[in-house]
Amino acid sequence: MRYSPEHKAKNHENILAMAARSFREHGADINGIGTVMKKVGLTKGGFYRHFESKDDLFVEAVARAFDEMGRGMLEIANSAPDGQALRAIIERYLSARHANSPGAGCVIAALGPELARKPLSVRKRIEASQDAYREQLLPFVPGQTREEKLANFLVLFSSMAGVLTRARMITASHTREWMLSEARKFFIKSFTEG
Amino acid sequence: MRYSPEHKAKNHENILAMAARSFREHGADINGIGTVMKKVGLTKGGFYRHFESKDDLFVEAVARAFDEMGRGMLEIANSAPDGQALRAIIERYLSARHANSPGAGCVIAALGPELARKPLSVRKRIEASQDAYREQLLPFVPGQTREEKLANFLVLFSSMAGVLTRARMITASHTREWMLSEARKFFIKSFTEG
DNA sequence: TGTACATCAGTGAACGCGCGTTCACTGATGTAC
DNA sequence: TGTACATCAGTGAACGCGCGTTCACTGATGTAC
Repeated sequence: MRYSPEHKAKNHENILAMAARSFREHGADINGIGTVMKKVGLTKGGFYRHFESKDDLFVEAVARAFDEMGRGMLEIANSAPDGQALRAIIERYLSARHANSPGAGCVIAALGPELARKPLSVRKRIEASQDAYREQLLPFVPGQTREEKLANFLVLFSSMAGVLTRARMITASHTREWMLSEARKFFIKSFTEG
Repeated sequence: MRYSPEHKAKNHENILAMAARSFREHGADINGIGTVMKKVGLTKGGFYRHFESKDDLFVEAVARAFDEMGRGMLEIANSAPDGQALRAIIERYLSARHANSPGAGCVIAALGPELARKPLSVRKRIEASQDAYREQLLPFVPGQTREEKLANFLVLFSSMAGVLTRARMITASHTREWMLSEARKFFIKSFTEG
């Protein structure tokens, strides 16, 4: 049966949103197209009316995930008291909530090494969405010049991604939360009281 | 043909060493048993005389990789001038050499999110080898009490893992090296001059 | 306004492929007598 | 010491399975006249 253009656009959105979540939850290699399509309520044969290939979906889903993350972080920064934006970002990023919901969280913490292994062409496409993400958050990062801000952004956010990933590996939840709170203290001290 | 016990032990070692490298280079899901066995010079049918399953190999390979890393880092720390051990460790960890050879490098930076997704039973087995790794390096980490040292170890090493992973995603090599050098400065300042 | 045709999102079966795992077999070495 | 047998690391073919992808088909809607 033929469907309206709005119907198609909605399904396209649903597939993308579900893929963005599933990839972060299960990894690019484990998570299959069939699973995503089924969760959206479609059969896997219809996938290719929306995307060229699984790789294509992956790149778009990663871009979408960065976009979601950027929006979320920006909201937190904007609703923080004056001068407390970065502190609020750090606290949210290194929260138990974020550690316990990889599907809705940071792409680097959920898929970093997998992204690093992708061929150059894929990594270049992904870099574009990372740049957009970075530009949204750069105003809240300390630094006199743009280069200083860039360096601080890269070090802070990739370090926090490492901490979050490592925290997710810990089996005892009290140890995980202890580690997160120690890391929050460290990054707040290093990047907001300098 | 029957082989001597030494012959078997040597092949076992070869499989483990090759797996430890291949998993870090390509990820647990992509890298297959057949590929590892072929690289070692055997056929894949013989694999099950050495390991119970692929998961079993994975856990042992991860343990071995942590062991290799621990040995390497310890060597660097011990051959550094007095009081410069941690600085030397940071410089090596965040070196271009390490960034460019994931197969011989840090397990967390290469496989972190994948490890975080493994079932509890697997993560517990892996935690044991991580603990051994940590104990080797703990003497070089600042802190008055053991708890302080533990917190500093977790924050420092997981942060560096995040930086390394992020650096590996960068397509332009000069940007990658710039990021690494900024991170080296930051961690040396934060953990060796305080 | 009514009718004939084209479109195309979605279905469901099929495809080739590589994977982890199994298994009957081989044959040089170790062991028992 | 010599002989018969047991062992078991490694081979190579086969297995079932799930994956990404393809394809003939469906049928409600959009378009042309």
